[in-house]
Amino acid sequence: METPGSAPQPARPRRQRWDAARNRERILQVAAPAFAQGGAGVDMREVARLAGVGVGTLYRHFHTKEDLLQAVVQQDVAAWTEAVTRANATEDAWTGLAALLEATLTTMARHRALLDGLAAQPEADSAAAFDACRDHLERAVADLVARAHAQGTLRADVTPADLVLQVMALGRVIQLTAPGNGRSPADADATWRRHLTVVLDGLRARGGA
Amino acid sequence: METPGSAPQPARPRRQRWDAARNRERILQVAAPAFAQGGAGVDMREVARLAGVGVGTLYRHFHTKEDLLQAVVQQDVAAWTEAVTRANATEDAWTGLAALLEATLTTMARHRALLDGLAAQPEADSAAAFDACRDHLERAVADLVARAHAQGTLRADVTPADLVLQVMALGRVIQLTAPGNGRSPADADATWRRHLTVVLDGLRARGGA
Amino acid sequence: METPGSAPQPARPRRQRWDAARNRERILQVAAPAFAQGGAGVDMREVARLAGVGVGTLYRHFHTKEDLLQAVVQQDVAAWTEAVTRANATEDAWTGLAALLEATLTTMARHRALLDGLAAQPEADSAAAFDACRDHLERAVADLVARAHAQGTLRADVTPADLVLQVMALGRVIQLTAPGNGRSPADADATWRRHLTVVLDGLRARGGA
Amino acid sequence: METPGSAPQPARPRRQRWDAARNRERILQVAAPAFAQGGAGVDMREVARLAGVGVGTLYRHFHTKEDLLQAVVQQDVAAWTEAVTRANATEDAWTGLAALLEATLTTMARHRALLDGLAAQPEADSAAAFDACRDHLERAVADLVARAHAQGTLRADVTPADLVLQVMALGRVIQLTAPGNGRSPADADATWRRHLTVVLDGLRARGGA
DNA sequence: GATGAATGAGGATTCATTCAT
DNA sequence: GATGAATGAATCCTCATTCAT
Repeated sequence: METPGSAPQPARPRRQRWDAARNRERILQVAAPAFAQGGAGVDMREVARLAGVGVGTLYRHFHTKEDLLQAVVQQDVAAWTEAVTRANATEDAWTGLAALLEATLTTMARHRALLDGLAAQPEADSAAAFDACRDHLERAVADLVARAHAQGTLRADVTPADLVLQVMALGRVIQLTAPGNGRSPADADATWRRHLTVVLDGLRARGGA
Repeated sequence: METPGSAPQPARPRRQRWDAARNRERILQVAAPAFAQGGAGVDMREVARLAGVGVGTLYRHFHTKEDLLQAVVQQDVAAWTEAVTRANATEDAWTGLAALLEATLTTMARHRALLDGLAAQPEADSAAAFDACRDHLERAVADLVARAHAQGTLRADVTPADLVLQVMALGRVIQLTAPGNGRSPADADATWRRHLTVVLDGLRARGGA
Repeated sequence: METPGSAPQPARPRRQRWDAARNRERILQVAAPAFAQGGAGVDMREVARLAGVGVGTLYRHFHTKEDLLQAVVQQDVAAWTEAVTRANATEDAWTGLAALLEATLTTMARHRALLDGLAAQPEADSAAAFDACRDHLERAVADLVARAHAQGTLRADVTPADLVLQVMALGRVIQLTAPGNGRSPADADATWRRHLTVVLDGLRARGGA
Repeated sequence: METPGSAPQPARPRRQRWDAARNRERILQVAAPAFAQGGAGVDMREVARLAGVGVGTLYRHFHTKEDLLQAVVQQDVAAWTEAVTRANATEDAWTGLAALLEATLTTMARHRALLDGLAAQPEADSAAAFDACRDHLERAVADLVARAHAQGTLRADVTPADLVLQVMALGRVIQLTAPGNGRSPADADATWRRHLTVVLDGLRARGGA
């Protein structure tokens, strides 16, 4: 029904089978900002509409809303984990750590602070799964923290869990200063970076102290 | 608002007034932790039940759920404002500021991080009202920040808005480490205090800088 | 807003509180024939509409569809239980038994064979509750059956459970011959009574056998 | 059903035909018990899965769910019709009739009482088609009933329609006592046979009456 | 003023059916 | 012809809000 021509066609006619995987991507891509903006209360119909698919398709890919939320979180966790790996490869643990935080927050800012959005309801059904993510992250930064402690660059009383919490706290700053609330993107960016500087300064081991 | 008349009233109207005020208090008292725990999704019926009143009474005092949420926020804002007043009376702005943050967070920890819970949906209908609160708070700390800057104890690039944001960010830490998630109250307390120390250290003007 | 006149008013204005109980009745009354006719698949909205209430009210009285179905069954079970009591008071067990079956089926015919409708899905979630009903009924007729056996009027191999099954089987006849399928009410009535006669004849202990 | 031709065919078209027929059989075979167990509410996807085909294939063979239901009913009607033919060949109409009922119920017990399951919703869209089946069956037993009446072995007031109803009523007994509900297969079998005996006894013309 | 029953729009989820591959 | 992904109407249930008592 379609002669494989050499010219790049308008893409429409050859839809469907290969699109299945594409749809999953599309859904995740729209779901992340949607949940970040509207919270977990966003209508599944709206998510489907944003992704340009029917609700049925949405539910084929994610059995429940909870599943979709989980998947979106996983996405950000993956990003963070990757960043941690990069950080671990850095000689100076403190430099790695600072870069890690910066990279993570940049991602969150771009992704509309998803992790943040989810963490907002620690009592939800997803609590267990979410805790698992947190544990995973904590283990991932444990080495980095240990090295920084050994190198004497990180406050002695800071734990891996603290770092994860700090990221989430800064995520909140990103969320609250999101451009669109009357703030320019540049302002928003400058604000969370300023906060990050403050926090990093606080995290740094004091010479004399 | 009512001059105690000299005539011996039938006692009825007075009593009603008193009950009504009582109910309003009760509702606010139970609503704060309820929203903090369950998010804005808590059922109004549940709030009414917790307060020991009927839904009708709840709605007599707060016309919409939004109104109730606002009132609950106002409560915390009031607490914060009061703390700001005390801080302003302090000679050394930095000391006042540190005490202010500590007091505010203690209140939030006790109130289950209500402000925090609400800030989670900056896109909600309450956005305007919420922004108003923020503005109010920012103005309230403006003097304190100015004095600290003048006294050279606070980082030059920190704005009043930043302080409010920091409080909210730390509120998130409180929320995420809430006792009950498998953490002891003492742990929870220690955690946010540690974070506060870090942040205060970061906020402090560096000698050389 | 309403002067308590002496004349019987059109009933409309003084609705509500006392109506609460009334509504439950109304719902049960319309639900029975609705389920009998349309099976368990009937839309709850339709039931509500038939009862002249909103869905909310329906759900206030019956937490789930399952609950409503149960309640409807209980209704018929109650009718049957009452009939059993009357039958137990009869001197001649056989006469009582015959009257019991006749009375029960008359009720079922009037109620549009509800019990029948429900029994159609023995695998449904309500299985446990339904089995409980059946057990209850079986115990209820046990005495009657024992007496009939002792008086030599009932086939020796017939058990209480058999009687319950027979009623359900005849309920199916009632259902299949329901007036409206092109049959007159008189026809429908005559048909199940004919079947009852046949069955009673079959249940009667044969002189020689 | 297919004479092996002498010419060396391309094998393709033939094969397809065979597969198609095979699929139709498979679908009917799994659909019958599926509907009997789960009622008409069974998911088409589930039927397809049980048959080991895709939904598309299912829909190629049966345009709508209704069609599939009809086809399943036809299957049982065919079985019954065949049994009627055998019964008609019997000299003594009563013997034939008794054998007919027994054979029919045995089939139903084996097929998980499909007819029964379907008859449960006489108001469904399939009403017309179902009535047609019933008419067909009634005509089929009409001769047998007439002969039995003439031979004085069947109650005078029993009609062909009554026999069909009795079969369905007994089908209900089979369904309600289905093994698996905590009953052994032997028990289930014994129960419906006991009921059949009772009914046959009731159907038999009384000598004196 | 207080109460809680009633309301119904709205949201999550299922499932018959279509259609590109 | 077979497949199974996509679709969206339909269904159960929740919950903010109103209003008769």
